[in-house]
Amino acid sequence: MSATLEEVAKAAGVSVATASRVLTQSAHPVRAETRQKVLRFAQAMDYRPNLLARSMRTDRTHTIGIVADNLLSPFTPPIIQGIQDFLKTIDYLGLIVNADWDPAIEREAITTLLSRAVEGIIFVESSHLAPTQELVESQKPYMYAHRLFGSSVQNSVVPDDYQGAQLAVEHLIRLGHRRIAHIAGPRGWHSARRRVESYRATLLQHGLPIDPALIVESDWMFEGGVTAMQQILSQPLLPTAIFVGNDMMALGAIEALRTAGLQAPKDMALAAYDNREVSQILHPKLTTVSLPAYHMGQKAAELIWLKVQGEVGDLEEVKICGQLYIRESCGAPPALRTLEAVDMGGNARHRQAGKQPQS
Amino acid sequence: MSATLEEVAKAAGVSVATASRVLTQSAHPVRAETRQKVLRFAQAMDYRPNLLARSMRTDRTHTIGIVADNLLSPFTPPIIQGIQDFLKTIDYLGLIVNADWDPAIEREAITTLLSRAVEGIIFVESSHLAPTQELVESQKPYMYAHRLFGSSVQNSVVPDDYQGAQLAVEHLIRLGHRRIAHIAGPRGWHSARRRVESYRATLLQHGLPIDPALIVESDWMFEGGVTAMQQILSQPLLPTAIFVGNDMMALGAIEALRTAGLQAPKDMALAAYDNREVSQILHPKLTTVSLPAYHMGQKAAELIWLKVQGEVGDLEEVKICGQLYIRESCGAPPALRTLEAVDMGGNARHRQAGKQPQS
DNA sequence: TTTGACAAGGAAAACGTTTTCTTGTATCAT
DNA sequence: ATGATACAAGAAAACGTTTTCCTTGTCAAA
Repeated sequence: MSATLEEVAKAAGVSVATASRVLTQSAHPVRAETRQKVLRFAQAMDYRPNLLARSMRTDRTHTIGIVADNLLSPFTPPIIQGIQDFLKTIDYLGLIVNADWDPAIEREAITTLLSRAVEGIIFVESSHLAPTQELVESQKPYMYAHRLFGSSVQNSVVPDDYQGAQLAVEHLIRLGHRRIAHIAGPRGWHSARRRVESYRATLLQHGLPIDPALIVESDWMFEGGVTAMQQILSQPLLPTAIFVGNDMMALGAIEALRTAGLQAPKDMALAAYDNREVSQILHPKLTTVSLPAYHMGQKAAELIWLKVQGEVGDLEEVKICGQLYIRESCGAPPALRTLEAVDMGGNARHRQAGKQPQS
Repeated sequence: MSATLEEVAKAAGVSVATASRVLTQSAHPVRAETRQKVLRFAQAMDYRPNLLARSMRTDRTHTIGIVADNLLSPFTPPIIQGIQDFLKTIDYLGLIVNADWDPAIEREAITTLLSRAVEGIIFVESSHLAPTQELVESQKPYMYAHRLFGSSVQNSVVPDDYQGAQLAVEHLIRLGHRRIAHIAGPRGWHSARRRVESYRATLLQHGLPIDPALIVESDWMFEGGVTAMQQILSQPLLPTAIFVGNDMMALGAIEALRTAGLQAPKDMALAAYDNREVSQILHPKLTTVSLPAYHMGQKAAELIWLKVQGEVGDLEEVKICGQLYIRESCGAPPALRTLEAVDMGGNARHRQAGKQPQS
């Protein structure tokens, strides 16, 4: 629709070659006078380069492919947003295609992106373990943002689950807790394993014992959190705090506490992981370590940009640590509380609290 | 990387013209024999058409632009997912660019998309009121998916707030409630106004009186829901049910009930709107009308597809109605409950319930 | 003077398709 | 036999750039 380069060149009385040179700021010398002339006409005629034509000639599309299983997963949108925001700074666009958790569709997605001549591909929360043959043959760079399964892998950006969990557990310890439980995610998940490891290590590091009865594995879900907490509440000696592997299970845990007549943080301090939106809304607002989805996206984009420019080859796994957001779900243990509090509640009452229904 | 059309043609011993014709399934006649030959070589040589070259020639990019303010908004991802899923069925891709709630950036986004030669643009939850001059000059079709402000507008797909609210309110009436409150969204929002209107009309339609003291305007947020509910609880004669304008405020309302020593649905039935993910998780699970984000996206994509094909011009506003998801937050009013229940609780106790702290 | 280097710009190739135009050949009704 | 028609395929233009390769002119160094 807008003027073509040839038209601009003709109007300015120069060849398309020179017109192109000034408009692309080529290194080829052009007299200042002619440059001005071209610029003037280009502006006046509202010239916009035809990106398709340019791409065909230069073999650069200024486009990065993004394959994501589904935009409905909770962390996928923020990761993609991070990617997009970085790409914008370098005048690139992301082209998103879904894989729907299906390896066959994912292969197809790669084909689609490659045929659109993307300059690289970022896999968001992909569950596959290796790039397809087609992708490696294409020689194009790729990155994984938030790889979920498998162990450490090249070219991926992942959360620093180890350090994140440590943040949470140390916060509980700092508050004075000595008996701290843990509800873990499914052991098939990389993140779940790292968080448990970190929980154990941090306890040990502070000279605290590890009670296997206080570690229960669950499924990341609300209901799973409920039953896990019920299991913990059946212990003869209750913990005073708990580190829950994610926010959803933490919400379930709180629910279980409530139906058992207990409250967080009064009766049990609770720290979680993920910093989902709900954790900032419901009462008690969750003290939780963020899963830095947005930053992971940004980082993945930044790294693939380096690769696209050929400034770097395969990369080791990059870990990004979240922050601890301290909100309402943690408090000091009862013993310490009585020392600092003016009034004293009947805290001892809960030490053996069974499943008594809410009054 | 993969073979070019010329190479395939040469290998098959035909001209590029015929090769192109068989590969694009052109209407131009080709002998079955030569067709087979070309097909064989194309497959053997792993031919993939260069989409850029094709687009340049045909002026069709098989790409629809999507401008969305931010992927972090709750409904944007499902809308986009709906768009993408439809586009996939017609072998199109969506190119997403963010506008960050800034009209200037949105204009820029349109420019970007147009220079990428998208065949149409879908605005997702855009807050602007009219397409830019550049867009109308481009003659390209556009659609709005979930337009938030302003009144009815051409070429937009919006939720059917009126009918949706009716679904919720009639559900409450059907359960036997006669005194039903409403917490509304900010009156600046189209949806908020439509839901209130519908609430009123539905009440009237069933011969129920409208008590202005039972309608309180809030801000869509959790905290707003808390204070709105507190205001309602200060009424001398409490309602037995409430229709809350969205899930977030409903959660707040439940919280307010709880701190007042009341429970939903036992003491007050509660129906909401949006069907956000949390509404299916927390207890009581919300009975709520869905905001059909995904379907709206699908519909918008379907309509722009019609426009791209030139089969249709400007369209009147299209409304999509959500469903009522009946879960746990509604029950019959106390009066009716005593009739059907075997045991009778002290329901009368709550009729004048003030703000007594939880025992 | 000659030579060479360099500035400035134009002509044309190239990117990989699709499509128009043209040509040749077989088929068919006259 | 002859013109008309349809079929099959090739040559080449076109899409809008960028970039290579040339050409010309100018100026400084030899």
